[in-house]
Formats: sequence, structure tokens, C-alpha cells
Amino acid sequence: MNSSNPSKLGRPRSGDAHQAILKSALQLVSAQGFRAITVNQIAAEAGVGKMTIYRRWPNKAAVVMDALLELVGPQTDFPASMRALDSLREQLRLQAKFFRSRYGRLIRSLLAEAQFDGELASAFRNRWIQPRRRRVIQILQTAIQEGDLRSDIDLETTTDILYGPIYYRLLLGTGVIDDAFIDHVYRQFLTGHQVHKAK
Amino acid sequence: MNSSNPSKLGRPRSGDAHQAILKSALQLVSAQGFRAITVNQIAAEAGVGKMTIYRRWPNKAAVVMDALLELVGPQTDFPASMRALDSLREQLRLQAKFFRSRYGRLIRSLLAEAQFDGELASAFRNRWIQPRRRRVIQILQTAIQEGDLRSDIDLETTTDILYGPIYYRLLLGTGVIDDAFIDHVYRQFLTGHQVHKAK
DNA sequence: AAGTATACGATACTTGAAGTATCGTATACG
DNA sequence: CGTATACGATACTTCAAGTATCGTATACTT
Repeated sequence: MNSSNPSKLGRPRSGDAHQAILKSALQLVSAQGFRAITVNQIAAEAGVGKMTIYRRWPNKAAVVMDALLELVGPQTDFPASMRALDSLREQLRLQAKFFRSRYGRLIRSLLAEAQFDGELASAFRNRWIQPRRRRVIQILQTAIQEGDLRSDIDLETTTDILYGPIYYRLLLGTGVIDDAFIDHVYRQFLTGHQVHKAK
Repeated sequence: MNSSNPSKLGRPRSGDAHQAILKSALQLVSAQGFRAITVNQIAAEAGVGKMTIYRRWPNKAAVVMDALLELVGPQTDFPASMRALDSLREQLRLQAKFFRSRYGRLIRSLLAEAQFDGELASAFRNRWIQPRRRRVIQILQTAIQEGDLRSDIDLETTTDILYGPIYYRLLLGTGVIDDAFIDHVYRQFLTGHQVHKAK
């Protein structure tokens, strides 16, 4: 009841330190990966004491998660297009570009670490993945209303089908995540791979 | 030139110890996850000294990787059916069942750890993923020859599209990997989601 | 049978990073 | 000006990975 109450007494926490920590964490993990860096490095890079980090976050993963949410999240907006289907394709391309950027390693690191850390897994799913999935589902619903997609599809499953292959390549490294790949995923999603035999 | 040469001199390595180590590693990681267990635990469970493990493998990940390849790999065979497309669907269902089993956690652990360990990433990709992808691609080629799939598709990309969603759910936990999900992936793969408007 | 080379289990040791405890100092509010 | 809390710094604790070494065991060679 009181531990979460930021008492007004005493010296207030430094907003500068907060920003410096997140910025350093983001930069280091994007460049070197989650496992390769230490909390001491983040502290040194940010010009703060290690305790200033542990006073605010329970562990390294939580710092990096917040860095992603606060510094990168706002940059990942969704495109608006005339047709919902065009928005969808554009979003897939943005996702690919994002994964090719320095943040690809950041996402890989967090998703991997989340396999060992239930708290992180929940945070990653609820605070990063789910909000973005909801945006995708909105686009899909609009596309259905516009008469471009079948109306009997399951939206959650469909989202998995669209984004699964991109995450797969990110984590398995079986191929590059370029626009050709995205276009293939998108086209396959629309029309399928079956031969439509002449009747 | 000589370090890889198993000299015939001296006491030979114990095959029993080898099997006991792999079996213990597999059992412990499947039950508790890669991060939760220690090499000391594996050694104790197998009834060997820790050095017997480090004499044979460079690190914990390598032990678990070999446990997967030697003990689980042989169980993961591919179905043979009349039509290649039926084999494909059956293989997707087997993959789902495998991920739902105790080995789902094993795969998750190794794939996650591989994000931090280049050696492990190569081993996982080359020794586990690639051989299984080749089998899938064979099935796809047969399906094309049988006239059931379009002949202009890229086989590598198509494999990513088929298996990506399953790995996505394994790692993200956005939904269960049951036969309904598999059937959705398979049906979507064949026919697509586009509305085929009346001409 | 003796000698040599290597593996064995056991155990002590080293290393390195995560996380904790504590210090004297700094900065807010009342 | 007193109180409460944050600050940077630094020493400390903990834990698991990986290494070094011991005396013993088991093979092949001579």
C-alpha cells in the first residue's frame, strides 16, 4: 500500500538519470546484445552508480524492457492508407525494416531472455506484443469490412500466420527479412499456394 | 591434426557415461528448462564427475544440443502418405504435438540460448533445423509434381511461412498449438484469405 | 607381467557477473 | 534548519561456469 506510493519527502529521483540509464541500456544492447553487456557497463555509460539502477528496476532485463518501451515504442507507429490491405502490407514492410535495423538484436535478446524469465515474458507479451497485435487486428477487421478479406477467419490466428514467418527468420536466421520476403508472405496470405485446376 | 584423433592408447572413454550424461541433461532440461539447471546437477544425476562432462563437451549448451540430436532426433520421423499434401499436413500436426510435449521447452531453451551463443546457433540451425527443412522441401516438391501446388513458389520461403507461425506461438505464447491452429495454417496456406469476388 | 597413456570420480579452485549493503554527500520539502 | 530520501562510489555476497589437480581405474603395448 505504501511501497508503490512515491512519497513526496526527501530528494526526488533524477529524471536525467532515468533517461541516461535507458539510453545507455538501449545503445549497448542494440550494439552488443543482452548477454554481452553488464549492469556495471550500463551504469558507467550512463554516468550513474549501479545502485541507482537497482533502486529503480529489479534486474537487467527490466531495464532493457523499459528502454524498448519508452525509447523505441513511440517510433513504431502504424501506417494509414486508403485501403486496409495496403496498410497491412505497409506495416509488414515496416516490421521487416525494424527487424533489419539495430533493434532487431534488441528484440531477439528480449524474446530469448523471456524464455528463461516468466516476469519478462509477461511484460514482453503484454506491453510490447499485444498492443501491436491489436493494431493489426483492427486493420484486418477493416479489410473484412471493405470486402477484401474473408469474414470467417480467426483474427488472432491470422495475426500469428502473418507475423510468425518474420519472427521465425529473425530468430532462426534461415534467410534475410527483405521486401521480397515480405511480399511473398503477403501474397501467399491473400491468394494461397494451391493450384486452381481448370474445371 | 591430432587433437581430433581419438588415440587408441590409454583407458577408453565410457560409453555408459556418455549415455547417462545425455539422458540426464535431456530429462532435466525438458523438466526445468536450460537456465534452471546446472552442470553439477547433470553430473550428479548421471552419476559422473563434472570433469567427465567438460572433457567431452565445451559447455552446457553443447551437451543439451547433443542430447536433443542423439536421443530425440531419431524419434522425429516424417510421415509417408499417398498424397504429398497429406504428408505435409500430417507433418505439421506432428510438429505441433512435439511442441506440446515435454520437448517444447527443450526447443525453446536451445533456440533462446542460441540467440546469445553463435556456436550454438550454428549447431542448432545446421544440425537440427536444416535436415528437417530439407524433408519439408522434398514434400513440397513432390506436391508440385503431383499438380497440387503452384510451381512458381520459393521453397525456402514457403517453409518459413508454414513453420514460422508454429515457432511463433511456441516462443511468444500467444495461443495454444493445437490441431485447430495447424489446420488453420494449412488451409490458409493452400487457399489464402482473399475474398474471390464474383466477376 | 610391467609400463604407459588416458579416463575416471571427486573436489578444490578461479572467474565473472548479478545483485546487496553501506558510506558520506546532495537535494528536496516543511 | 531538520528530516527524508536519492545520489555516486565501492565493498561485499552469492552462485554457476568452467579449470586444475588428485589418486585410482582400465585399456593397449611390449
